[in-house]
Amino acid sequence: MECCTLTDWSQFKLDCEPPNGQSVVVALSGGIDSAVAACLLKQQGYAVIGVMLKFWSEAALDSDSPADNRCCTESAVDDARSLCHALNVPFYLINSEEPFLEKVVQPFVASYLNSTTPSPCLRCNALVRFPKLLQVKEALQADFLASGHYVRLEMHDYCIHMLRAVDTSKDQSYMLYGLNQAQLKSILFPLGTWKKADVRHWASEHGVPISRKPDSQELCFISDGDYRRFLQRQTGNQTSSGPIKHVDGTVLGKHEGLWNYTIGQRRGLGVASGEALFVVGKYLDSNTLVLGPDGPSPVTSCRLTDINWIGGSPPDGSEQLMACARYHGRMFEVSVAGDMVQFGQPVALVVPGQGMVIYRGDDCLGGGVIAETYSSGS
RNA sequence: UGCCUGGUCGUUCAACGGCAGGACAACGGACUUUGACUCCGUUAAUCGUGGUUCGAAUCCACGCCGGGCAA
Repeated sequence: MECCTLTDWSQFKLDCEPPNGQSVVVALSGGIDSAVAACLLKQQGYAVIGVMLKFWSEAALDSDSPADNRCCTESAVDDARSLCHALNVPFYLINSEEPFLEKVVQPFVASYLNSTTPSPCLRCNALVRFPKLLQVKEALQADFLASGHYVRLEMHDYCIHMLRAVDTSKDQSYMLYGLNQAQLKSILFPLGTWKKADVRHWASEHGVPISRKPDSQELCFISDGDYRRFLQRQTGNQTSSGPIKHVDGTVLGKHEGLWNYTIGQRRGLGVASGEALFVVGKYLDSNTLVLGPDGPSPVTSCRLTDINWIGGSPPDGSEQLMACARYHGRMFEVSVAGDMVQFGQPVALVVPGQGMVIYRGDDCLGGGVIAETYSSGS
């Protein structure tokens, strides 16, 4: 896909002075959202500084076909740099490979080997991306940090609330539940009140170059986008095959390592039995994968770790709240007491290692990582 | 190897002597800043050889293979 010419960008030269001389570091990804965020802020009069983080990613497996599934590809960097050039603002590319490797990639591998299913993007946002960006913002002595994430911030009762985006289909509060007051007080999310379609429209109206970076992304640090093969490479191609069993006890086949599967998974199992089968259990001690026709038993409560409450304090245990256990997943009723979350109804596909985010209406209160799940009774 | 029974996509189950169809798997796509779930699409089969018939997966004979019963 070709970029359009950058000459159209002269219209972004601003007549007005930045209000109060405020400056903002804008996190750029090379995509359309962060580009529009930067343009809007510049238009509003901020002194914009473009920053892009370079995360660790696996070396391309095949030099003939460079991986295009990564978030910091050279073309994405080029797009971000071109944008800054056209806006006539500085651009910094910040190396963050080390912390990303340590805090996202290595735990990702460890999690799978430990039979849980990690959420690398949640860890990245909470432990690498935003801390690093804020560090850069401090170093550059900027007033604010901004990103193109689709969430809204509102202040009441001396507390910053993170609200779901107006465009709920693009809402990204789930991914940002790990942020706190100290961080949020200097962060701007200009797109929280925008609809994605309007962002696209605005971008084309104003001649923002069409991004070469696809809107959607899989695991950004894996060359071929296949996490199973990535784990094979990381673990030295060791296989630890074991039996695949039906819940009724029948042996259905053989697996090549439990990390190839996640609870609730249906496709890619390689066994045919005339009916659809789902992963209902992974047993490390016997190295056994168990499948069943009805999927894993629904969960009625769970325990969280790595909890963050955006407002600083946990919600009242008696309050009826909503929760989400998957990015853009269905919301369900819960109540929260300490690190325990009790569901109003049994919920399928709540999996250890994944994030659970708690909401009061549109207000994202925070959340945690699912450590253990319980079915009714226990 | 004297009796009975069965052999259809990779697997499994259908099809009155009249266009071989479904389910599951596999593959592709949509969706998606995590793994999944979900949705859409594609590929793919009558054990072999003869015979009866306008027409055979279907009926007949023989063979091959798999089950079962049987001193």
